[in-house]
Amino acid sequence: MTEVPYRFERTHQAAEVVEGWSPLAPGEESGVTVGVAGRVMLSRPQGKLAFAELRDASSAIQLFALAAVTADFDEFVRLNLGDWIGVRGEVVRTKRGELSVKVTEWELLAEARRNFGDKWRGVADTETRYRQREVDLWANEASRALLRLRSDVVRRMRQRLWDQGFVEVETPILHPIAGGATARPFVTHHNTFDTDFYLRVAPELYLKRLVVGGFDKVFEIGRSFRNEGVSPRHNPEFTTLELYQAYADYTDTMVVFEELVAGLAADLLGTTELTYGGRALDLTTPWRRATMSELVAEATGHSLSVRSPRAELVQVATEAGIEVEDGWGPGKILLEIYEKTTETELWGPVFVIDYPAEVSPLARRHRDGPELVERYEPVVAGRELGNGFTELVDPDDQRARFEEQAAKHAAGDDEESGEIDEEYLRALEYGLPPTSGFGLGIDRLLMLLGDVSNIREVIAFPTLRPERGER
RNA sequence: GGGCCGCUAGCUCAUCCGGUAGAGCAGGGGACUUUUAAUCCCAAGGUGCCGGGAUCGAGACCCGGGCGGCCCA
Repeated sequence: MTEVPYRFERTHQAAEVVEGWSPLAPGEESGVTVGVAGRVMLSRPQGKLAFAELRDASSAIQLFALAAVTADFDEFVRLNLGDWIGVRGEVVRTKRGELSVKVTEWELLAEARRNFGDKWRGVADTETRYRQREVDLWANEASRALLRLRSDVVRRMRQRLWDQGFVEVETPILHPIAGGATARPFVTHHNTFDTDFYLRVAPELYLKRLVVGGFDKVFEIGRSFRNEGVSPRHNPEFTTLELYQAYADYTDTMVVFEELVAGLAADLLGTTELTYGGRALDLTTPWRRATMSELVAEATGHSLSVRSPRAELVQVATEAGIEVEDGWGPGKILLEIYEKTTETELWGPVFVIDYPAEVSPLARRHRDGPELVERYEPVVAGRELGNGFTELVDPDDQRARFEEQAAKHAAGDDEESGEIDEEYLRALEYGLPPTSGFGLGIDRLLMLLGDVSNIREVIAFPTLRPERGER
């Protein structure tokens, strides 16, 4: 085994050298010695001198080695692409004008026993890129940029919310009942309690219990898990922001939502006028608000609502290619029509508002009528970016909604929870003040800001079917 | 779950109508005192994703399977 050092005294990142000595003229020597470290990405040995490109997390810098001044010159020339080295030397600019570190001493920090792909074309195979992200990141700048963008988005999101007086909290991921969203959960087992837990499908219910507990502006950024199919827009584990604000209704949190998203775009891209997939996307606030019924009418020409005759709803649904099931009420049918005919065509941004109560068990009934709820989904580029509502605060109505879900579960709908969350109902009985909240899909947001069409691009290690053995 | 596409050297890709696989880069050896994907010379490198079938002969055709991508559900 090659013996490598335990540490290296780095004095500068590559970017600091590039910025710090930009005025240096061709052929000029700075007289300053620096220590830099990173991976050797290119090598151009040329007899008694050699050039190499050293890349670190910040940037890249050329190394210039001379047999006359560089220690262990013969070994330096034999370095392989991908090897990590630490270098000490003077900052100079070569005759041909390339800013360089003229290597006097260097150490091998880690040997690359596998190579990092074609030095010009990188790694193109998508499977390799997702399975071996460590290789992809060295080979492809675009992949590095997306993960940096992710870090920046989350950092600035937190800062904006802290600045608005929201308290960041963490709630359980192991749930005795999978609540807060309609989705199939992952199941796991606790040995000493000898009981099953579900990985959370949403943090919603615990966050609202914190509002009951007196935290009137809270948010959580974290992972949720849904045991469902994967697609370019769905990863089984995904990251959301969920936020709740007391004394507010859905009109208030829509403003919080759009200002947050537009603000992040302005912070990180310098503009709210984006291009996504080659098409203009203007996130400038305020975003349009339109009811589901209005939008379905625009898309299909059919004026429908949850009060439309069932026969009419069924007819339109059938024409759209939807197989209507017996258990579906008018709200479910309308939602299916909306999702099939309207949502994917919406470029937005638009807040789709006023959903059927039937498909929204945690939202408060609309002040204009009980068959609707005060709920919104912000839709951008044909996809939901989140989901928010005026929260249901009445424990009796909440119990009735849970019982409806349980009835559907008993009738065979395994996406619905079959259990009544008594803990949550008990919390509501202590009194949840008027509250509104939303969830925002951070992976989806990253897709928009990063202009990529596959969610896996914005996740460091997306979920893949496990490999069998070493390749 | 269905349809289509892909899987060939470490990486990126070729291989025509079925005749036993080739290039660039990387890796190895050599030359070279200002390169910019350096250049030049030499040698080496293959479970053609896996399994089966038809054929004198398959990387290629047929069937089954695996993994991935896109579209649909």
